[in-house]
Amino acid sequence: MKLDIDTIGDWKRTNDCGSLRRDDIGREVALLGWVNRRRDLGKLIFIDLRDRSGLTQIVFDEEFDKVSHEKAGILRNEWVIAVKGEVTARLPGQENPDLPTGDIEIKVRELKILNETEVPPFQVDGKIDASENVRLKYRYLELRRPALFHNLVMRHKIALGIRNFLNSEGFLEVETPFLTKSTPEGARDYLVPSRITKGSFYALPQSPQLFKQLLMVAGFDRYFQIVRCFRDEDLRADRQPEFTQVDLELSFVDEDGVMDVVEGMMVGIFSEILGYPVSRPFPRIEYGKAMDLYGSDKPDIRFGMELRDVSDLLRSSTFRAFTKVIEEGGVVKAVNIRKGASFSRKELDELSSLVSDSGAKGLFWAKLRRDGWQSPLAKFVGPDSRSAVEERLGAREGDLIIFVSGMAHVANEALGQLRIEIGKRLHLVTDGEYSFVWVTRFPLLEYDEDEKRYVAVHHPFTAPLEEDIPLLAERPKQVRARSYDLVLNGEEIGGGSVRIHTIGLQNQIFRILGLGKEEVKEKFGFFLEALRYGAPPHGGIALGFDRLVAIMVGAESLRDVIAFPKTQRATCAVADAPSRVDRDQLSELGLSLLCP
RNA sequence: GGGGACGUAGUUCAGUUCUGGUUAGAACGCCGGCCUGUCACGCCGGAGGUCGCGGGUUCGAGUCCCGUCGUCCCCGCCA
Repeated sequence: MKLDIDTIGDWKRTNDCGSLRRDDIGREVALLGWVNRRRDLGKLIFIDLRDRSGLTQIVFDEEFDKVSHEKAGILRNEWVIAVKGEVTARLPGQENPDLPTGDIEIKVRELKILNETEVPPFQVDGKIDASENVRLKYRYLELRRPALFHNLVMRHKIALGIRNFLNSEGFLEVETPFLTKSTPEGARDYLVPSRITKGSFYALPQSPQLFKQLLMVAGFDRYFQIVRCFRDEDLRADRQPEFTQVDLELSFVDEDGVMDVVEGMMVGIFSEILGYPVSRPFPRIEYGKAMDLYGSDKPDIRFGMELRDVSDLLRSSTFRAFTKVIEEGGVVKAVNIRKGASFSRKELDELSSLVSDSGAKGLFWAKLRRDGWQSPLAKFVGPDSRSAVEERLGAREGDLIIFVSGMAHVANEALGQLRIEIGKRLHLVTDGEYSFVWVTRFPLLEYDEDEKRYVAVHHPFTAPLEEDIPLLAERPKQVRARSYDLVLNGEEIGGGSVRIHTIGLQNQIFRILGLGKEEVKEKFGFFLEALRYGAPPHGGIALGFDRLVAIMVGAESLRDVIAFPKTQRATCAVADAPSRVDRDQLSELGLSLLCP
């Protein structure tokens, strides 16, 4: 039988492929979709017909309708077809309990073939998975698969939940420019050349930060936007060059006002979409304490294993690697791993190299045996000190204590990474558990050794803690910010702050950041001017929407929650962007290329 | 910018080091045939390869060496 492509004519779909049930038996229906799989038994042909809602088995029976049966013989996977027929009960014992539609099947009276297909580069309904570059190039085929489709449905529902919640709280969604101004500070900008003003460039926004603050000056009071942002930096599994933020800003609020809204929003969508009860208020931990206890500014608090400073207990040991560090102003920090005494030498070596990767000198360990410490440290640390260490860490027989010495920030970070790695290895967290925490009062500034100047930890519009303002001039490093990050399961999913709303303080910060008067005027003049016209106190936050969705659906990579994501080299595998452009197109923009 | 893993049929992989050597295999998919209750249908037969690309060593390279491109993970970077 040769292939003729039919026209759809006046056929109308009566049902989707996922919804017919036993109750529908006897109905005449018209279904349209893709051939998911065919099972040709000769005089009987079964097809699983697929659309985004699911599968329905359709049957071509020579005795029932000879014409459609003959035509069905040439069908292949992924062809697009339309069938008319009757919903019938499957023969007793032939039901498929794995399908929601498994009690019924469609006896086909008439078949239309609407499209054929090339042999797909990978099997859409395949057990064998193709490599990611193939799947990314043919993304429209991968999107036919239920797993990825489900993620995007969830993404839609979460966005909708957020919009509904914020709307009910009196927020207005306002769009802000994509073609805007390059500003110093922060990530590398994506630039867009201007045709009309040759030699000048727009920048795509890293976030709508300044515009949303202008909306506060404009009296909008409560603004939000689910908005694309662009940062030209290297990618990671949790980082895309264009990504989506849930961006909020509120007037006449302090930290609590912002956190309140965000907590309400999270409780709402987690309950509505996952049926998961998140309790409020979320715990808050100051940055300094987070580093101290968890060695991270995004602590995963789903498990304990807190870090403890044991410097005072080991000061009098005879172990030079410890005493020397302590004398030089460093610390010895330790963490207890419950039942860790069974770790092999190889595992300990792996952990040790992990620690040295994060810049710390080395790792020392002590296994708590029935007869005392089994440890390279045993002979250097007296019995009193040993039991004091055990007590501080709550360690008991069968446990493993890990020590790292060094300057506080180095030791903290090293042990913090170790803590996460061990948490993974020992499966200390269960799937489907969600734990929020606010990390507050980050340092306002940090010193950049490369640039030889202070840079903003959050951004230059973040307000310092009022009580720390007097320190700005003399000890800027010690000034804490009115900032807060939202952390979910050890991942940063948002960050915000109360902003500076007076011009004097804003200028002072720019001065400390080493930005010259002219530069400030040129880059931020429009914003500073706005601050002169009655800017209200305000604050806000930006949440990483892709990351939030990824965590909620359990995706490993942001690529799994974005319809058409970028590859690690920031290319679009589908469209093959970026690409070269004509010389004419360049000259129209007043551009020429340095590299051929 | 740096470190690492991978690249062989349409797809996923084996073969690659120790040890270079006949016609590069398997599964799924694809093509043809048979089959009236399948649902990962079954059975019979068949086609399909620039071993990422370029160079080198060698009588001989999928295999060894150098370079390069691509995909992914990590560090730097990401206010």
